[in-house]
Amino acid sequence: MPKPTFLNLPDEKRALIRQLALEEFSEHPYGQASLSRVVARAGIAKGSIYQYFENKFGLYVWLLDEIGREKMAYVDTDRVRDGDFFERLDVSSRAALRFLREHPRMGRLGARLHEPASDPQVREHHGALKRRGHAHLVAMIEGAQRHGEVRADVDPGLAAHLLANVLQAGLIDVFVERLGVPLRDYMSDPALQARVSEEDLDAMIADTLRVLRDGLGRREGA
Amino acid sequence: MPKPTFLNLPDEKRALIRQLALEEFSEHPYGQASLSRVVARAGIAKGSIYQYFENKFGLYVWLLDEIGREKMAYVDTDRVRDGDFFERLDVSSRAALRFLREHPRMGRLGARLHEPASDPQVREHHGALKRRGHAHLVAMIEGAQRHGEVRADVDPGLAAHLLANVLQAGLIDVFVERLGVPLRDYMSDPALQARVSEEDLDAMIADTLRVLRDGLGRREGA
DNA sequence: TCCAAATGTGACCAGGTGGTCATGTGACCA
DNA sequence: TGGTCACATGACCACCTGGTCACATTTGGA
Repeated sequence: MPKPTFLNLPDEKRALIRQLALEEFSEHPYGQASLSRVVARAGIAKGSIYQYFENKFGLYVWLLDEIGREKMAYVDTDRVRDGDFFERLDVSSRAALRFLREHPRMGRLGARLHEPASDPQVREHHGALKRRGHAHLVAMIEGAQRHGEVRADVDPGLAAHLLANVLQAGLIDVFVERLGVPLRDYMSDPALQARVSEEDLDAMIADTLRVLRDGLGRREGA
Repeated sequence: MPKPTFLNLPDEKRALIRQLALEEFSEHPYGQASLSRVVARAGIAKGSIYQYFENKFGLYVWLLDEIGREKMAYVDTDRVRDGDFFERLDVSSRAALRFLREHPRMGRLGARLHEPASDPQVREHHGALKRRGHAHLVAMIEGAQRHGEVRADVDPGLAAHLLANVLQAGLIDVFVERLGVPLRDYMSDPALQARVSEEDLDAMIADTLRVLRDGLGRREGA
Protein backbone atom coordinates (compact mmCIF):
# COMPACT_ATOMS: atom_id res chain seq x y z
CA MET A 1 0.00 0.00 0.00
CA PRO A 2 2.82 2.48 0.63
CA LYS A 3 4.36 4.10 -2.44
CA PRO A 4 7.90 3.15 -3.45
CA THR A 5 9.16 6.45 -2.13
CA PHE A 6 8.22 5.41 1.37
CA LEU A 7 10.11 2.16 1.10
CA ASN A 8 13.24 4.04 0.04
CA LEU A 9 13.17 6.14 3.17
CA PRO A 10 15.79 5.61 5.88
CA ASP A 11 14.56 3.07 8.40
CA GLU A 12 14.62 5.68 11.12
CA LYS A 13 12.18 7.97 9.35
CA ARG A 14 9.89 5.13 8.39
CA ALA A 15 9.82 3.95 11.97
CA LEU A 16 9.02 7.44 13.20
CA ILE A 17 6.07 7.75 10.87
CA ARG A 18 4.85 4.32 11.83
CA GLN A 19 5.04 5.20 15.49
CA LEU A 20 3.24 8.51 15.13
CA ALA A 21 0.56 7.01 12.90
CA LEU A 22 0.06 4.29 15.49
CA GLU A 23 -0.38 6.86 18.23
CA GLU A 24 -2.85 8.81 16.15
CA PHE A 25 -5.00 5.93 14.95
CA SER A 26 -4.97 4.17 18.30
CA GLU A 27 -6.21 7.22 20.15
CA HIS A 28 -8.86 8.39 17.71
CA PRO A 29 -11.38 6.56 15.57
CA TYR A 30 -10.46 6.62 11.91
CA GLY A 31 -12.61 9.59 11.02
CA GLN A 32 -11.09 11.74 13.73
CA ALA A 33 -7.52 10.67 13.35
CA SER A 34 -5.71 13.59 11.77
CA LEU A 35 -2.98 13.38 9.21
CA SER A 36 -2.22 17.03 9.90
CA ARG A 37 -1.37 16.10 13.46
CA VAL A 38 0.80 13.21 12.35
CA VAL A 39 2.87 15.24 9.91
CA ALA A 40 3.20 18.11 12.38
CA ARG A 41 4.53 15.79 15.05
CA ALA A 42 6.81 14.08 12.58
CA GLY A 43 8.19 17.42 11.50
CA ILE A 44 7.51 16.78 7.85
CA ALA A 45 5.40 18.67 5.35
CA LYS A 46 1.82 17.78 4.65
CA GLY A 47 2.65 17.00 1.05
CA SER A 48 5.28 14.46 2.02
CA ILE A 49 2.85 12.00 3.53
CA TYR A 50 1.08 11.96 0.18
CA GLN A 51 4.30 10.96 -1.48
CA TYR A 52 4.48 8.01 0.87
CA PHE A 53 0.85 6.89 0.74
CA GLU A 54 -2.05 7.20 -1.64
CA ASN A 55 -4.22 8.80 1.01
CA LYS A 56 -5.39 8.49 4.61
CA PHE A 57 -6.94 5.11 4.04
CA GLY A 58 -3.75 3.80 2.47
CA LEU A 59 -1.75 4.78 5.52
CA TYR A 60 -4.33 3.19 7.79
CA VAL A 61 -4.41 -0.10 5.92
CA TRP A 62 -0.64 -0.26 5.89
CA LEU A 63 -0.53 0.42 9.62
CA LEU A 64 -3.06 -2.30 10.44
CA ASP A 65 -1.14 -4.72 8.28
CA GLU A 66 2.14 -3.85 9.91
CA ILE A 67 0.80 -4.16 13.43
CA GLY A 68 -1.05 -7.36 12.63
CA ARG A 69 2.13 -8.89 11.28
CA GLU A 70 4.07 -7.85 14.37
CA LYS A 71 1.51 -9.27 16.75
CA MET A 72 1.32 -12.50 14.82
CA ALA A 73 5.08 -12.89 14.98
CA TYR A 74 5.07 -12.17 18.69
CA VAL A 75 2.32 -14.60 19.56
CA ASP A 76 3.74 -17.30 17.34
CA THR A 77 7.08 -17.13 19.08
CA ASP A 78 5.82 -19.36 21.85
CA ARG A 79 4.94 -22.28 19.70
CA VAL A 80 1.36 -23.21 20.44
CA ARG A 81 1.09 -26.52 18.72
CA ASP A 82 1.28 -28.74 21.78
CA GLY A 83 -1.11 -29.47 24.61
CA ASP A 84 -4.86 -29.65 24.63
CA PHE A 85 -7.18 -26.94 23.36
CA PHE A 86 -7.43 -25.00 26.59
CA GLU A 87 -3.72 -25.19 27.24
CA ARG A 88 -3.03 -23.81 23.79
CA LEU A 89 -5.55 -21.07 24.39
CA ASP A 90 -3.85 -20.29 27.66
CA VAL A 91 -0.44 -20.02 26.09
CA SER A 92 -1.56 -17.87 23.21
CA SER A 93 -3.75 -15.66 25.39
CA ARG A 94 -0.86 -15.06 27.73
CA ALA A 95 1.35 -14.16 24.82
CA ALA A 96 -1.35 -11.86 23.48
CA LEU A 97 -1.77 -10.14 26.81
CA ARG A 98 1.95 -9.81 27.27
CA PHE A 99 2.05 -8.24 23.84
CA LEU A 100 -0.72 -5.91 24.88
CA ARG A 101 1.17 -5.05 28.02
CA GLU A 102 4.29 -4.16 26.11
CA HIS A 103 2.51 -2.43 23.27
CA PRO A 104 -0.69 -0.95 24.64
CA ARG A 105 -1.24 1.23 21.62
CA MET A 106 -1.23 -1.73 19.32
CA GLY A 107 -3.82 -3.37 21.51
CA ARG A 108 -5.94 -0.30 21.39
CA LEU A 109 -5.65 -0.10 17.64
CA GLY A 110 -6.72 -3.72 17.44
CA ALA A 111 -9.71 -3.00 19.63
CA ARG A 112 -10.86 -0.40 17.15
CA LEU A 113 -11.53 -3.18 14.68
CA HIS A 114 -14.54 -4.07 16.76
CA GLU A 115 -16.12 -0.64 16.56
CA PRO A 116 -18.70 0.11 13.91
CA ALA A 117 -16.87 2.50 11.61
CA SER A 118 -18.82 5.18 9.77
CA ASP A 119 -16.62 5.16 6.68
CA PRO A 120 -17.80 2.33 4.39
CA GLN A 121 -14.31 1.65 3.11
CA VAL A 122 -12.97 1.29 6.63
CA ARG A 123 -15.96 -0.77 7.71
CA GLU A 124 -15.38 -3.23 4.94
CA HIS A 125 -11.69 -3.55 5.71
CA HIS A 126 -12.38 -4.13 9.40
CA GLY A 127 -14.95 -6.73 8.44
CA ALA A 128 -12.48 -8.59 6.28
CA LEU A 129 -9.86 -8.68 9.03
CA LYS A 130 -12.38 -9.87 11.59
CA ARG A 131 -13.70 -12.56 9.29
CA ARG A 132 -10.20 -13.90 8.89
CA GLY A 133 -9.71 -14.14 12.65
CA HIS A 134 -13.11 -15.69 13.12
CA ALA A 135 -12.49 -18.40 10.54
CA HIS A 136 -9.23 -19.25 12.26
CA LEU A 137 -10.96 -19.65 15.60
CA VAL A 138 -13.74 -21.75 14.14
CA ALA A 139 -11.19 -24.12 12.64
CA MET A 140 -9.42 -24.38 16.00
CA ILE A 141 -12.65 -25.21 17.78
CA GLU A 142 -13.74 -27.79 15.25
CA GLY A 143 -10.39 -29.47 15.63
CA ALA A 144 -10.78 -29.48 19.40
CA GLN A 145 -14.22 -31.01 19.05
CA ARG A 146 -12.83 -33.81 16.92
CA HIS A 147 -10.24 -34.47 19.60
CA GLY A 148 -12.94 -34.57 22.26
CA GLU A 149 -11.57 -31.53 24.06
CA VAL A 150 -14.61 -29.38 23.48
CA ARG A 151 -18.21 -30.49 23.80
CA ALA A 152 -19.51 -31.55 20.44
CA ASP A 153 -22.92 -30.02 21.02
CA VAL A 154 -21.90 -26.37 20.86
CA ASP A 155 -21.93 -24.59 17.56
CA PRO A 156 -18.35 -23.73 16.57
CA GLY A 157 -19.41 -20.38 15.15
CA LEU A 158 -21.09 -19.38 18.37
CA ALA A 159 -18.21 -20.60 20.47
CA ALA A 160 -15.79 -18.66 18.27
CA HIS A 161 -17.76 -15.50 18.86
CA LEU A 162 -17.72 -16.17 22.57
CA LEU A 163 -13.99 -16.71 22.65
CA ALA A 164 -13.28 -13.73 20.42
CA ASN A 165 -15.31 -11.45 22.63
CA VAL A 166 -13.91 -12.72 25.87
CA LEU A 167 -10.30 -13.25 24.91
CA GLN A 168 -9.80 -10.45 22.42
CA ALA A 169 -12.11 -7.54 23.01
CA GLY A 170 -12.84 -8.51 26.59
CA LEU A 171 -9.34 -8.84 27.88
CA ILE A 172 -8.60 -5.29 26.91
CA ASP A 173 -11.57 -4.10 28.92
CA VAL A 174 -10.53 -6.19 31.86
CA PHE A 175 -6.98 -5.06 31.58
CA VAL A 176 -8.02 -1.45 31.58
CA GLU A 177 -10.81 -1.43 34.08
CA ARG A 178 -10.37 -4.34 36.39
CA LEU A 179 -6.82 -3.40 37.22
CA GLY A 180 -7.95 0.17 37.61
CA VAL A 181 -5.32 1.38 35.22
CA PRO A 182 -6.53 3.52 32.36
CA LEU A 183 -4.55 2.58 29.30
CA ARG A 184 -3.65 6.20 28.70
CA ASP A 185 -1.91 6.60 32.04
CA TYR A 186 -0.42 3.16 31.89
CA MET A 187 1.34 3.90 28.66
CA SER A 188 3.09 6.96 29.93
CA ASP A 189 4.01 5.79 33.41
CA PRO A 190 6.60 3.05 33.91
CA ALA A 191 5.81 2.95 37.61
CA LEU A 192 2.28 1.85 36.81
CA GLN A 193 3.60 -0.75 34.43
CA ALA A 194 5.65 -2.22 37.23
CA ARG A 195 2.63 -2.32 39.50
CA VAL A 196 0.79 -4.69 37.21
CA SER A 197 2.87 -7.81 37.51
CA GLU A 198 3.01 -10.55 34.96
CA GLU A 199 1.61 -12.85 37.62
CA ASP A 200 -1.51 -10.72 37.87
CA LEU A 201 -2.06 -11.01 34.16
CA ASP A 202 -1.43 -14.74 34.11
CA ALA A 203 -3.81 -15.27 37.00
CA MET A 204 -6.47 -13.25 35.23
CA ILE A 205 -6.17 -15.35 32.12
CA ALA A 206 -6.12 -18.59 34.03
CA ASP A 207 -9.30 -17.59 35.85
CA THR A 208 -11.00 -16.58 32.66
CA LEU A 209 -10.11 -19.77 30.88
CA ARG A 210 -11.15 -21.90 33.82
CA VAL A 211 -14.55 -20.30 33.69
CA LEU A 212 -14.75 -20.81 29.95
CA ARG A 213 -13.83 -24.46 30.29
CA ASP A 214 -15.83 -25.41 33.35
CA GLY A 215 -18.58 -22.81 33.36
CA LEU A 216 -19.89 -20.45 35.95
CA GLY A 217 -22.44 -22.86 37.37
CA ARG A 218 -21.74 -24.78 40.54
CA ARG A 219 -20.63 -28.30 39.81
CA GLU A 220 -23.09 -30.85 41.09
CA GLY A 221 -20.30 -33.23 41.89
CA ALA A 222 -18.29 -30.72 43.91
CA MET B 1 -29.75 18.53 30.64
CA PRO B 2 -32.12 19.97 28.03
CA LYS B 3 -33.06 23.61 28.49
CA PRO B 4 -36.63 24.48 29.55
CA THR B 5 -37.38 25.60 26.02
CA PHE B 6 -36.96 22.06 24.81
CA LEU B 7 -39.36 20.70 27.39
CA ASN B 8 -41.99 23.19 26.26
CA LEU B 9 -41.83 21.90 22.72
CA PRO B 10 -44.73 19.92 21.26
CA ASP B 11 -44.18 16.21 21.84
CA GLU B 12 -44.03 15.60 18.12
CA LYS B 13 -41.11 17.92 17.58
CA ARG B 14 -39.26 16.62 20.61
CA ALA B 15 -39.70 13.07 19.37
CA LEU B 16 -38.41 14.03 15.94
CA ILE B 17 -35.26 15.53 17.37
CA ARG B 18 -34.77 12.54 19.60
CA GLN B 19 -35.10 10.20 16.66
CA LEU B 20 -32.71 12.12 14.44
CA ALA B 21 -30.17 12.53 17.21
CA LEU B 22 -30.37 8.80 17.83
CA GLU B 23 -29.72 8.07 14.17
CA GLU B 24 -26.78 10.42 14.11
CA PHE B 25 -25.08 9.31 17.30
CA SER B 26 -25.71 5.63 16.66
CA GLU B 27 -24.10 5.75 13.26
CA HIS B 28 -21.10 7.90 14.05
CA PRO B 29 -18.77 8.08 17.01
CA TYR B 30 -19.36 11.16 19.11
CA GLY B 31 -16.64 13.23 17.50
CA GLN B 32 -17.98 12.64 14.03
CA ALA B 33 -21.64 12.92 14.77
CA SER B 34 -22.75 16.20 13.25
CA LEU B 35 -25.26 18.58 14.73
CA SER B 36 -25.40 20.32 11.38
CA ARG B 37 -26.70 17.10 9.86
CA VAL B 38 -29.25 16.67 12.62
CA VAL B 39 -30.70 20.16 12.31
CA ALA B 40 -30.73 19.94 8.53
CA ARG B 41 -32.67 16.70 8.62
CA ALA B 42 -34.99 18.06 11.27
CA GLY B 43 -35.65 21.12 9.16
CA ILE B 44 -34.80 23.52 11.95
CA ALA B 45 -32.19 26.23 12.18
CA LYS B 46 -28.76 25.62 13.62
CA GLY B 47 -29.42 28.14 16.35
CA SER B 48 -32.52 26.34 17.52
CA ILE B 49 -30.72 23.27 18.74
CA TYR B 50 -28.69 25.57 20.98
CA GLN B 51 -31.88 26.86 22.49
CA TYR B 52 -32.78 23.30 23.39
CA PHE B 53 -29.41 22.11 24.66
CA GLU B 54 -26.32 23.67 26.11
CA ASN B 55 -24.13 22.14 23.42
CA LYS B 56 -23.37 18.92 21.59
CA PHE B 57 -22.38 17.12 24.76
CA GLY B 58 -25.61 18.15 26.47
CA LEU B 59 -27.66 16.66 23.66
CA TYR B 60 -25.62 13.47 23.77
CA VAL B 61 -25.95 13.01 27.51
CA TRP B 62 -29.69 13.60 27.31
CA LEU B 63 -29.99 11.08 24.50
CA LEU B 64 -28.06 8.39 26.38
CA ASP B 65 -30.16 9.01 29.42
CA GLU B 66 -33.38 8.81 27.45
CA ILE B 67 -32.43 5.60 25.67
CA GLY B 68 -31.12 4.04 28.88
CA ARG B 69 -34.37 4.76 30.61
CA GLU B 70 -36.36 3.29 27.76
CA LYS B 71 -34.32 0.13 27.66
CA MET B 72 -34.53 -0.28 31.40
CA ALA B 73 -38.30 0.03 31.28
CA TYR B 74 -38.48 -2.49 28.47
CA VAL B 75 -36.28 -5.09 30.12
CA ASP B 76 -37.94 -4.65 33.48
CA THR B 77 -41.35 -5.36 32.02
CA ASP B 78 -40.73 -9.06 32.25
CA ARG B 79 -40.18 -9.20 35.95
CA VAL B 80 -36.92 -10.96 36.52
CA ARG B 81 -37.04 -11.56 40.22
CA ASP B 82 -37.87 -15.25 40.13
CA GLY B 83 -35.94 -18.33 39.22
CA ASP B 84 -32.29 -19.13 39.64
CA PHE B 85 -29.44 -16.95 38.45
CA PHE B 86 -29.14 -18.41 34.99
CA GLU B 87 -32.87 -18.40 34.41
CA ARG B 88 -33.01 -14.74 35.35
CA LEU B 89 -30.11 -14.04 33.04
CA ASP B 90 -31.93 -15.89 30.30
CA VAL B 91 -35.11 -13.90 30.74
CA SER B 92 -33.37 -10.55 30.87
CA SER B 93 -31.04 -11.37 27.99
CA ARG B 94 -33.96 -12.38 25.86
CA ALA B 95 -35.72 -9.16 26.70
CA ALA B 96 -32.56 -7.22 25.91
CA LEU B 97 -32.12 -8.93 22.57
CA ARG B 98 -35.76 -8.44 21.71
CA PHE B 99 -35.28 -4.79 22.52
CA LEU B 100 -32.23 -4.73 20.28
CA ARG B 101 -34.22 -6.38 17.56
CA GLU B 102 -36.96 -3.82 17.72
CA HIS B 103 -34.66 -0.86 18.23
CA PRO B 104 -31.39 -1.64 16.51
CA ARG B 105 -30.19 1.93 16.64
CA MET B 106 -30.50 2.01 20.37
CA GLY B 107 -28.45 -1.13 20.57
CA ARG B 108 -25.82 0.39 18.40
CA LEU B 109 -25.75 3.52 20.49
CA GLY B 110 -25.31 1.38 23.58
CA ALA B 111 -22.44 -0.45 21.94
CA ARG B 112 -20.66 2.85 21.49
CA LEU B 113 -20.27 3.04 25.25
CA HIS B 114 -17.66 0.34 24.96
CA GLU B 115 -15.49 2.25 22.52
CA PRO B 116 -12.59 4.32 23.76
CA ALA B 117 -13.75 7.88 23.12
CA SER B 118 -11.21 10.57 22.30
CA ASP B 119 -13.12 13.38 24.00
CA PRO B 120 -12.26 13.31 27.71
CA GLN B 121 -15.70 14.52 28.73
CA VAL B 122 -17.38 11.76 26.76
CA ARG B 123 -14.89 9.19 27.98
CA GLU B 124 -15.68 10.02 31.55
CA HIS B 125 -19.41 9.88 31.01
CA HIS B 126 -19.15 6.51 29.30
CA GLY B 127 -17.01 5.30 32.16
CA ALA B 128 -19.57 6.34 34.72
CA LEU B 129 -22.39 4.58 32.89
CA LYS B 130 -20.36 1.42 32.49
CA ARG B 131 -19.35 1.43 36.13
CA ARG B 132 -22.99 1.58 37.13
CA GLY B 133 -23.82 -1.43 34.98
CA HIS B 134 -20.80 -3.31 36.22
CA ALA B 135 -21.67 -2.75 39.87
CA HIS B 136 -25.16 -4.03 39.22
CA LEU B 137 -23.83 -7.22 37.66
CA VAL B 138 -21.34 -7.77 40.47
CA ALA B 139 -24.11 -7.51 43.02
CA MET B 140 -26.18 -10.02 41.06
CA ILE B 141 -23.31 -12.48 40.91
CA GLU B 142 -22.47 -12.15 44.57
CA GLY B 143 -26.08 -12.88 45.41
CA ALA B 144 -26.02 -15.93 43.17
CA GLN B 145 -22.88 -17.14 44.88
CA ARG B 146 -24.53 -16.85 48.29
CA HIS B 147 -27.41 -18.92 46.97
CA GLY B 148 -25.01 -21.53 45.67
CA GLU B 149 -25.98 -20.96 42.06
CA VAL B 150 -22.59 -19.76 40.96
CA ARG B 151 -19.28 -21.28 41.97
CA ALA B 152 -17.88 -19.43 44.95
CA ASP B 153 -14.33 -19.58 43.68
CA VAL B 154 -14.70 -17.18 40.78
CA ASP B 155 -14.08 -13.52 41.33
CA PRO B 156 -17.36 -11.64 40.95
CA GLY B 157 -15.62 -8.73 39.25
CA LEU B 158 -14.08 -10.97 36.64
CA ALA B 159 -17.29 -12.87 36.12
CA ALA B 160 -19.15 -9.58 35.70
CA HIS B 161 -16.73 -8.52 33.00
CA LEU B 162 -17.19 -11.85 31.30
CA LEU B 163 -20.95 -11.59 31.34
CA ALA B 164 -20.94 -7.98 30.27
CA ASN B 165 -18.74 -8.74 27.31
CA VAL B 166 -20.60 -11.80 26.24
CA LEU B 167 -24.17 -10.73 26.90
CA GLN B 168 -23.94 -7.04 26.15
CA ALA B 169 -21.21 -6.21 23.70
CA GLY B 170 -20.97 -9.73 22.37
CA LEU B 171 -24.59 -10.33 21.54
CA ILE B 172 -24.59 -7.38 19.22
CA ASP B 173 -21.66 -8.80 17.33
CA VAL B 174 -23.28 -12.16 17.15
CA PHE B 175 -26.55 -10.68 16.11
CA VAL B 176 -24.89 -8.79 13.32
CA GLU B 177 -22.36 -11.28 12.07
CA ARG B 178 -23.53 -14.71 12.98
CA LEU B 179 -26.91 -14.17 11.42
CA GLY B 180 -25.22 -12.59 8.44
CA VAL B 181 -27.39 -9.53 8.70
CA PRO B 182 -25.57 -6.22 8.79
CA LEU B 183 -27.39 -4.00 11.23
CA ARG B 184 -27.61 -1.26 8.66
CA ASP B 185 -29.56 -3.37 6.19
CA TYR B 186 -31.59 -4.99 8.89
CA MET B 187 -32.87 -1.66 10.09
CA SER B 188 -34.18 -0.56 6.74
CA ASP B 189 -35.62 -3.84 5.52
CA PRO B 190 -38.67 -5.36 7.18
CA ALA B 191 -38.28 -8.50 5.09
CA LEU B 192 -34.95 -9.14 6.73
CA GLN B 193 -36.44 -8.54 10.12
CA ALA B 194 -38.98 -11.23 9.44
CA ARG B 195 -36.26 -13.66 8.38
CA VAL B 196 -34.65 -13.55 11.80
CA SER B 197 -37.24 -15.22 13.90
CA GLU B 198 -37.65 -14.78 17.60
CA GLU B 199 -36.91 -18.49 17.95
CA ASP B 200 -33.49 -17.99 16.36
CA LEU B 201 -32.68 -15.32 18.86
CA ASP B 202 -33.92 -17.34 21.81
CA ALA B 203 -31.94 -20.36 20.69
CA MET B 204 -28.83 -18.25 20.39
CA ILE B 205 -29.19 -16.96 23.89
CA ALA B 206 -29.99 -20.35 25.31
CA ASP B 207 -26.84 -21.76 23.70
CA THR B 208 -24.72 -18.94 24.97
CA LEU B 209 -25.99 -19.23 28.50
CA ARG B 210 -25.58 -22.98 28.51
CA VAL B 211 -21.95 -22.53 27.61
CA LEU B 212 -21.54 -19.89 30.28
CA ARG B 213 -23.08 -22.13 32.90
CA ASP B 214 -21.55 -25.45 31.99
CA GLY B 215 -18.41 -24.44 30.15
CA LEU B 216 -16.95 -25.34 26.82
CA GLY B 217 -14.99 -28.30 28.11
CA ARG B 218 -16.28 -31.82 27.70
CA ARG B 219 -17.91 -33.10 30.83
CA GLU B 220 -16.00 -35.99 32.33
CA GLY B 221 -19.17 -37.62 33.47
CA ALA B 222 -20.87 -37.39 30.11
C1' DT C 1 -54.90 46.63 20.27
C1' DC C 2 -50.44 46.73 22.06
C1' DC C 3 -46.48 44.99 24.30
C1' DA C 4 -43.34 41.87 26.14
C1' DA C 5 -41.66 37.52 26.52
C1' DA C 6 -40.49 33.31 24.32
C1' DT C 7 -38.89 31.08 20.10
C1' DG C 8 -36.96 30.67 15.68
C1' DT C 9 -33.44 31.95 12.27
C1' DG C 10 -29.38 31.61 9.23
C1' DA C 11 -25.37 34.33 7.97
C1' DC C 12 -21.26 34.30 10.09
C1' DC C 13 -16.94 33.02 12.73
C1' DA C 14 -12.68 30.61 13.93
C1' DG C 15 -10.77 26.43 13.55
C1' DG C 16 -10.14 22.16 11.77
C1' DT C 17 -9.85 18.57 7.86
C1' DG C 18 -8.01 15.68 3.57
C1' DG C 19 -5.85 16.60 -0.39
C1' DT C 20 -3.17 19.34 -4.32
C1' DC C 21 0.54 21.34 -6.77
C1' DA C 22 3.93 24.64 -8.35
C1' DT C 23 8.12 25.37 -6.60
C1' DG C 24 12.37 24.20 -4.32
C1' DT C 25 16.49 21.29 -3.13
C1' DG C 26 20.21 18.36 -3.42
C1' DA C 27 22.38 13.99 -4.94
C1' DC C 28 24.12 11.72 -8.79
C1' DC C 29 26.03 11.20 -13.36
C1' DA C 30 27.77 12.66 -18.08
C1' DT D 1 29.42 22.24 -15.73
C1' DG D 2 24.72 21.25 -16.77
C1' DG D 3 20.99 18.31 -16.52
C1' DT D 4 17.96 14.89 -14.56
C1' DC D 5 15.46 12.73 -11.18
C1' DA D 6 13.69 11.55 -6.55
C1' DC D 7 12.16 13.79 -2.88
C1' DA D 8 10.51 17.79 0.25
C1' DT D 9 7.75 21.72 0.91
C1' DG D 10 3.90 24.66 2.66
C1' DA D 11 0.61 27.88 0.82
C1' DC D 12 -3.59 26.93 -0.78
C1' DC D 13 -8.33 24.82 -1.77
C1' DA D 14 -13.00 23.29 -0.86
C1' DC D 15 -15.44 21.63 2.66
C1' DC D 16 -17.16 20.77 7.17
C1' DT D 17 -17.55 21.49 12.09
C1' DG D 18 -19.49 23.51 16.79
C1' DG D 19 -21.07 27.58 18.26
C1' DT D 20 -22.77 32.74 18.25
C1' DC D 21 -25.76 36.53 17.81
C1' DA D 22 -28.41 40.30 16.01
C1' DC D 23 -32.55 40.14 14.22
C1' DA D 24 -37.34 38.32 12.87
C1' DT D 25 -41.45 35.97 14.19
C1' DT D 26 -44.92 34.00 17.06
C1' DT D 27 -47.47 33.71 21.18
C1' DG D 28 -50.57 35.03 24.72
C1' DG D 29 -52.21 37.87 28.23
C1' DA D 30 -53.98 42.78 29.53
